[in-house]
Amino acid sequence: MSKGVTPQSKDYATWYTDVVIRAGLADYGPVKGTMVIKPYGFALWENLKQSLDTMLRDSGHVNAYFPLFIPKSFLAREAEHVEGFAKECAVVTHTRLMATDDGKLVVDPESRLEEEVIVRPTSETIIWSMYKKWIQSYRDLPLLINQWANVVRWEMRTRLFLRTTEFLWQEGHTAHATANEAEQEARRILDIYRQLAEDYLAIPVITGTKSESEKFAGADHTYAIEAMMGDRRALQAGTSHNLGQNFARAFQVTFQNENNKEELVYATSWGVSTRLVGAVVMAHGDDKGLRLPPRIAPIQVVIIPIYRQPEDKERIIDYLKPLTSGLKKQGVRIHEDWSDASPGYKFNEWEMKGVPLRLEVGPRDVNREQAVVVRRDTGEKLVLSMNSLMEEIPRLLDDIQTGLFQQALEFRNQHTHQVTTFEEFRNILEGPGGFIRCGWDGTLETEAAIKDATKATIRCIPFDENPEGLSCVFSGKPARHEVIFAKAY
RNA sequence: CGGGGUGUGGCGCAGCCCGGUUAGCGCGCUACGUUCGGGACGUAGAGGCCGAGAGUUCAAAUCUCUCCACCCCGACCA
Repeated sequence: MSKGVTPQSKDYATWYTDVVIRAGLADYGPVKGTMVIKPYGFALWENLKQSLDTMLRDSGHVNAYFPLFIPKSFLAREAEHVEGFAKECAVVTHTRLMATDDGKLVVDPESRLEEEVIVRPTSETIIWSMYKKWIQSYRDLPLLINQWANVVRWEMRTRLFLRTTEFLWQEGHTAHATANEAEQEARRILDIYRQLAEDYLAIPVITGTKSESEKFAGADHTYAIEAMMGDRRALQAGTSHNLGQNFARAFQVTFQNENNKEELVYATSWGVSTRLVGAVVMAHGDDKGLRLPPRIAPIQVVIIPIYRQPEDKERIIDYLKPLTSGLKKQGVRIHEDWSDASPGYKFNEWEMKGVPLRLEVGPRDVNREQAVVVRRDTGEKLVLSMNSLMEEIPRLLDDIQTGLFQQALEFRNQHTHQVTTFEEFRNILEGPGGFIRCGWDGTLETEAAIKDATKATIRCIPFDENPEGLSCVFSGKPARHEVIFAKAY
């Protein structure tokens, strides 16, 4: 195994895979398109998950769990929905295997299911089949349920965390008495996602509406947060859908309103997935590996002891005791690496894993009552007195958190271009790449033509759009919207 | 699902063209010793039905056929 990873500048896709593997986030599973999330990667996911879960609880949502298996017929109830997911559904047709005479395992043809079941690609259908039972009156609304689950979408091409056959996510499914309330909910959730991305993952995002062709199958409107990765491509990092009455109609979910009139329920659904782990890798990583935002880093501070003699080791152990216990009390996630690899090896290894702060403590530091502190985000090396560390470390962690966000924001701003001609549009995509902000006439034809010509898609119609006076970058007609175009993951 | 590529100790590869003793190298791994402030070194070890199946041959990692798997690049998707 080579020492470093493929540089970003040489091959970004390979860099990404190298980092994910080398940092110990994940490994390939035996079935095509599957992956194992390793402890370090899972810890990252769990931190992220907990941050979001708290925000969702604080906004009145409760967690529940719905089955993995869904009757095949459910998917067909909503026309757009079935079209969107049918071609990537795993289907269970049999319930057992049997051994043949020559000792092989085959599907037992006797066990064929009379009604085949699908493995959920998303849970709208099964959840709305249940909501039908649970909702009768406006007093039952709103119903605000979230679930943490795995889903399966049989993808042709997969990439660790970004697109895998099975992935973990959170899917919220809410039911409301009015259209307006559902709309508010979809927007409120999007804002929670924005906070998650910006405040925890340190990834600046653009919030906006998806175009008709990019929206969720079965939704009236889809809102999304879009982030820029290190190769200037866009990644959809979270979506929130206003489903209108589509699923209520499909599953006949009605309620009696305050005027005793029967009415269809209004719905939303929304989700973020383990894809966010990939987003963190690509938004912040460099040629040395990951750079993790402190708020979600499994380990925030790693201590590398440096010693020659056994008595030095003993001194360092004693020296570190008050520091680590003090920091742990403050909630700092700290790890001492006493493994017998060389210090240089450890430096590189923990940089690969993206730990925000490294403390080097050797005999010299013990003598001078100090420690060498190195920031992962800037590489800056500081010598700090031991008694200042208790305050300095949390301060540095905060600084790194905002620093990573600022860097990502500057990077995005630097690679976001306002253009008026298709010539410029092309040049940017064929050259440096990035986000393109421009006018769009609002037609499917224009969107498709641009995609054919450049592979760029409309990432979203940003909430802060201002189409006034703009003309469409492609057709030259008056712009209906100002949109963000980019090549996307 | 189309195009390309690769399957050889845990990982990365060489060997294959032109069949022939015991299948080799680097990294990693184990033990011991010396090391330790930016990927340490020495010594001694362990680890392989060469992706699967069939065929050709006195003889197959090597030649032929079939299958399988995975990776990359395109069309579709969180």
